[in-house]
Amino acid sequence: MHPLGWDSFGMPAENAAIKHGIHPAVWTRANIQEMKGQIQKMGISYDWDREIATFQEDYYRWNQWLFLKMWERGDVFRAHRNVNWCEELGTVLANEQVVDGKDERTGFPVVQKPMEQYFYAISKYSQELLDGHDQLDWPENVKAMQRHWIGRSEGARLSFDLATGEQIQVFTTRLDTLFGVSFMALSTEHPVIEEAAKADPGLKAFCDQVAGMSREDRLMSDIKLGYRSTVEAVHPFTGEKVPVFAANYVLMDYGTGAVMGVPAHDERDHAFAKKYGVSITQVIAPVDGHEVKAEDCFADEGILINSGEFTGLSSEAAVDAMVAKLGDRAEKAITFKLKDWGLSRQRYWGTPIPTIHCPTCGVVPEKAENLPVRLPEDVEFHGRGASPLTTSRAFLDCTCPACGAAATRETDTMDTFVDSSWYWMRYLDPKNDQAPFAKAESDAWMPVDLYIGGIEHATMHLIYARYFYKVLRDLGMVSGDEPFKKLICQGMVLKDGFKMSKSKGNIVDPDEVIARYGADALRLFMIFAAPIEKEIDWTGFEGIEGATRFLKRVTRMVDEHVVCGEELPAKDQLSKEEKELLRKLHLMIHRITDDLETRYSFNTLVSGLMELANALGDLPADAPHRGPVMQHALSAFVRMLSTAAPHLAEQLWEQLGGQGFVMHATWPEAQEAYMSAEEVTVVVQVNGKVRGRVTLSPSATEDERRAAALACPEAQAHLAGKEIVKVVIPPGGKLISVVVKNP
RNA sequence: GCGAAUGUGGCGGAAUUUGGUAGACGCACUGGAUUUAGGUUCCAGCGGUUCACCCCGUGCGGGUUCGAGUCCCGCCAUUCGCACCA
Repeated sequence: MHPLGWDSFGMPAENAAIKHGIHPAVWTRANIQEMKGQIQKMGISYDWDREIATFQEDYYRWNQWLFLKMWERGDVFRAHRNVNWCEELGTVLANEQVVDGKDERTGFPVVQKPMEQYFYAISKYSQELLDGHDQLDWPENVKAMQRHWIGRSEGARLSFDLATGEQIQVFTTRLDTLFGVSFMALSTEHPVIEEAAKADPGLKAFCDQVAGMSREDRLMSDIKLGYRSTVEAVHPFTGEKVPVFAANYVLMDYGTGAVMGVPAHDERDHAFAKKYGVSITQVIAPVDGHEVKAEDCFADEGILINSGEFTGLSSEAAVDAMVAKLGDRAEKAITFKLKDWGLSRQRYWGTPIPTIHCPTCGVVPEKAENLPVRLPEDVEFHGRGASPLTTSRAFLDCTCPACGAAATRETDTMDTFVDSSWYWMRYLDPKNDQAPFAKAESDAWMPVDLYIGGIEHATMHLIYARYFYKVLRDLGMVSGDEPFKKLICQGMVLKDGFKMSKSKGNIVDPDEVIARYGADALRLFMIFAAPIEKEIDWTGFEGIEGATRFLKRVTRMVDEHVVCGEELPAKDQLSKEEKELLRKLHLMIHRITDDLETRYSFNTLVSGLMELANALGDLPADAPHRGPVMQHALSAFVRMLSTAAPHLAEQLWEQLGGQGFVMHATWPEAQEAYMSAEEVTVVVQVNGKVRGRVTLSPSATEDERRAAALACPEAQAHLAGKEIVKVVIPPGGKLISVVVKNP
């Protein structure tokens, strides 16, 4: 199965609509039509019966259906999270639309504002997403990126008492440094800080300042900012008072939003303590005993010092001992960086989230039988303000599915990553109007054998896709754990070192290239230029001209060949050159088949075809059985050529008298009988250097090989007068290595 | 800073699994043939060198081995990803 679909919701269509006043649906349909035309001209063998488009209601209704299923299972929740809010535009912006804290287009200021949104609870699957990598034949760098993204870290959770009787919980990977705690750093959004700010105008101002910083500024700035609150915590072992700071470097959405500050053994805490004059206490000494200056930071594990009864323990042993001693106050814990997936978008061009706001029942899911919640197309675009859904009465007005009272429809739409998180399942059953897909189809086809996509999808899309598959499994809809067995990340085609883009004007129009050179030459060049996962820099037309030359030569070869229906004579009747050609042919069938089916090495597949064409051209014109030998070889050659140059291959196949379409013809089979040779050239090495060659029968014995090597005339100069230490004859029969030394 | 990958002719790149003839195939270039000429096509050459021989050569330095582009150790460089994750 080789399907294609159109991931067609999202910002490009909406932006085009705002900019040019075209409706996103019109723009989207026009684009799909154009791209489909180009793909068809290239002769790519997609199965158009399975074509899908995510903006159509027969697709997105199943996004909604899955949302409801996940809602039932408790995989959906609502929570507040900051968004990029632009007051002047009255809308939310994506991260990439915000530059220097301003809207990229209008320059209006953008601030962080908490907004209630829908989330998929992907973090429940953190551990499983990590473990699943073992069964995946994926590039190592992609797995590494995902591991990073999921970000598992082992440590402990621990509570500090406050003077007020409340507690602050922290997560730390270095519980062994507990005696070095000289301050606490809390996120400005931490409840304890928010509470303290009510009575402390200075703290309030600090928190507002940090909140006003754009996400970018916050991440980019190396400067540690803090504000000492009036709150103090109590050290669980020493009972000492520890100051509590609000700090910009502590993130509310990781761990507990609070950090125990250990300046002597953590770089960040160290920088912060220096700036705010907090004391630095060393509690870990290096294992190798080297001296650490009192003012320096030592972040490795080691041996505990200045740590009361724990002094002398190793870092590892100290963690266990402390957890035991702290009792209810501490426990070992694992934290992940992976955050729950916020899927709300305050935009128009996406799948409407199928919920309803009822004045009495609150947020209620729509009933499954009322799906789809249609995205209305008769709305106005003015390029400002909120999504048109918020002003469309026809869309908004509805009744509550729970109590039947008048209610309002949700106006948020789904992140387009939802669309792309299960689309490949829809290919299996694209016309199904009872379910997203039938289990029988899934069991018959899944998992996907080969998934090809850009490296830019290494984290987001490929994690969401794996997550959805696990949810589908838990819903009983699929049987496996992982959707994509093998992954290849395809390289891009660049122009002059840059990604092609219309705005930069560095575009090579495929239609033009096809008009000039043909689709076959373009395909051949593109797959030959580099391995599939590498980028190709399109510097000029020399490469494609080379491909054209090859295709012309092949065409000429078939034109000049007189079609021959004669049987191929028995091998022993063929001339030496004929046997040699057939040997090359069958060896090459073997190699090309391997390149195609197991190695996915298409550039060497093409070079193999070229080598084979060279060999065909070398057969003497007066070879005694030229007709049947060429017929046999060309027939196999053209069938293999059809993978790279399908259009020309069809024509040549017909010229050769082939039945039906070459696409449907059986793949040539590499026959052992033709691969063997009566004589092979064997390399003679002396002390590892190639010194000569001898011709031997493949069945020559070890003794015969040894004798031939020692008698090799070119090697004599390096053998004469030397003591023969040994003769190595490795398996494979292609080489004999003689080891000598001066007597 | 952390993580991953990659370093092979003028260029894109080959060298499969388990160490065994480095530079396949193509581009560019050079010379020749055909042609009034250009283009096309065909033939030959094309890592370096003191150029039949020998020697050197897969980022650098070591090591293992009869033999290393491939394996091990230590560097260097480039690219990509993540980046205050406690």
